[in-house]
Amino acid sequence: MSETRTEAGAQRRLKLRERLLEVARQSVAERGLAGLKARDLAAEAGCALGAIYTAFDDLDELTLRVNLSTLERLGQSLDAALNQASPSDALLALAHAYLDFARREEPSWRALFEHRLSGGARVPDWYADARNQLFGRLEAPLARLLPHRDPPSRARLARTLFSAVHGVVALGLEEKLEATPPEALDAQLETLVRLIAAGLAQEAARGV
Amino acid sequence: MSETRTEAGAQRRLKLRERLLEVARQSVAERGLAGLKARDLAAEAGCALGAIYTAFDDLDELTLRVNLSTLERLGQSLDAALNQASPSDALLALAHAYLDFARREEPSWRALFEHRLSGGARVPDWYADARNQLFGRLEAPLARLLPHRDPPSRARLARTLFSAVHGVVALGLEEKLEATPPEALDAQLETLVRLIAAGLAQEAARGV
DNA sequence: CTCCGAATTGAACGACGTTCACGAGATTTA
DNA sequence: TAAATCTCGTGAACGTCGTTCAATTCGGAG
Repeated sequence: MSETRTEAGAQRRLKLRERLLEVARQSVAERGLAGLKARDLAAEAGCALGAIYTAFDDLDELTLRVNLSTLERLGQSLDAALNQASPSDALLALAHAYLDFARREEPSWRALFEHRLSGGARVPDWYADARNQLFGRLEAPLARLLPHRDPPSRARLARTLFSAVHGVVALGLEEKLEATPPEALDAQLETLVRLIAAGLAQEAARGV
Repeated sequence: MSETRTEAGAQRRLKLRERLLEVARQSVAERGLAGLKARDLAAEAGCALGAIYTAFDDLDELTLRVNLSTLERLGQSLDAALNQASPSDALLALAHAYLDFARREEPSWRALFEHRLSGGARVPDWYADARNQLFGRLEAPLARLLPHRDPPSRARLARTLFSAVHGVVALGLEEKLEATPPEALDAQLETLVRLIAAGLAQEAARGV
C-alpha cells in the first residue's frame, strides 16, 4: 500500500521537523541567530546535513519557525501582565513584561528583529499574523482607557505604543554597559509609558 | 630617506581608504548591508581583493565607517528641523525628519541597526560617541519645555524619546505593504509625539 | 528472496571573508 | 649603472557557510 508508506514517511518527516526545531530553538536561545549553522544543527539533531532540507525549504523557514515559537512565549509573558486594575497600570505592566522577556531571552528576542529573509522576500502570512497578534494585547487596556475611539483607531494606537516601547527596549539593550545601566532602563520605560498614559488620560477627559 | 617612503605610502593608503569608503557608501545606499561584498568592492574600487585589508582591519571596520557617514548625514537632516518656534513643534519636526531620512536613505539607515560586530565585540568609542550625539539634538527643545529638570535627567529623557520615535519608524517601515500604509505612519508618529508632548507640558505646568 | 520506489546520505559546489607567499617597483648603496 | 634592499599590492588559496543531487540505503510488495 503506497498510502501507508507515504503516511509513515510523513510521520517520520514530522518527527525530524520537531527534532530540528527543538535543537534550533536551543541554539538560537544560547548563541543567537548567528549561531544557527546547518552542520551544527544536523550533528545535534543526529541527522545528515541534507536531511534538514527534506524537513524545511531552507534555514530561513526554520528560523521563522523558531521565531514563531519565540513570539508565542513572548505573547504568554505579555498575557501574564494583563491582570491589572487600571488600564494605565496594564499598559505599564505590559511594557515591563516586554522588557523582562527581552532580558530573559535576549538572543531569541533579538533574533525576531535581526533575521532578514534572503532575497528580500516578504514574510509569509502565518508569521506576519503571529507578529500582529502581539499588538492586539494592548487593545483591551486601550479600550478601557479610550472607550470613545473607534476600534481601528485604537488598533493603530496599539501598534504605535508597542513600537515605541520596543524602541526604548531595543536601543536600551543594544549597548549594555555603555550608556544605559539596567535600572535606568526600567525607569526610562516607566517614564515613557507614564507620559503616554497621561497624554491619553487627558485626551479621554476632553473626549467625553 | 625612509620617511619620504613611509609618508608616500601613508598617503596612498589614505587615497585607497577614501576610494573604498566611497564605493562602500554607494553600495550600502543601493543594495544595503547584505550587498557589501569584499570582491565587488575591490572590483569597483579598482584594487586587489587583499588591498582592502591594507586599508581596513576587516569589513566590520569599513562598515562602521560607512555607518558613521550615515550618522553624519542623519544628524544634518535633524539639525535642519530644529528651527521651530515652540519646543513641541521642534520635537515633532525632529521626529518627522527622522522618518524622512529613514525613507530617503532606507538601506543606509537600516544598516545602522542591522550591523553586528563579529565575535560580539563592543563598538569602538568614536562610533558610540557619534551615535550618542544624535540623542543630544533633542536636549535643546527639552530644555525649553522642561527648564526645571536637571540636565542629566533631560539627557535620559532625550534618549528615551529618540528611542520611542525610532521604534515607531523601525517597525513601521519593516513591513511596508502589509499593515502600515505610508501616510498612516506619519500620522502614528505625530500621535506619539503629540501624546508625549502633552504629557510633558502637563508635567511642566505642575512642575513650575 | 528479489525487486523496486522512496527516503536519506554526505561529498561536492559556489560564494563568502580573510590570509599570506610571492613578485613588481621604487629607493638606497657600491 | 648595476646590484641590493625594502615595501607593498597581488590574487591564489584556505576555511566556512548554505545548498544541491547522484549515489546509496532501506522497507514493504510480490
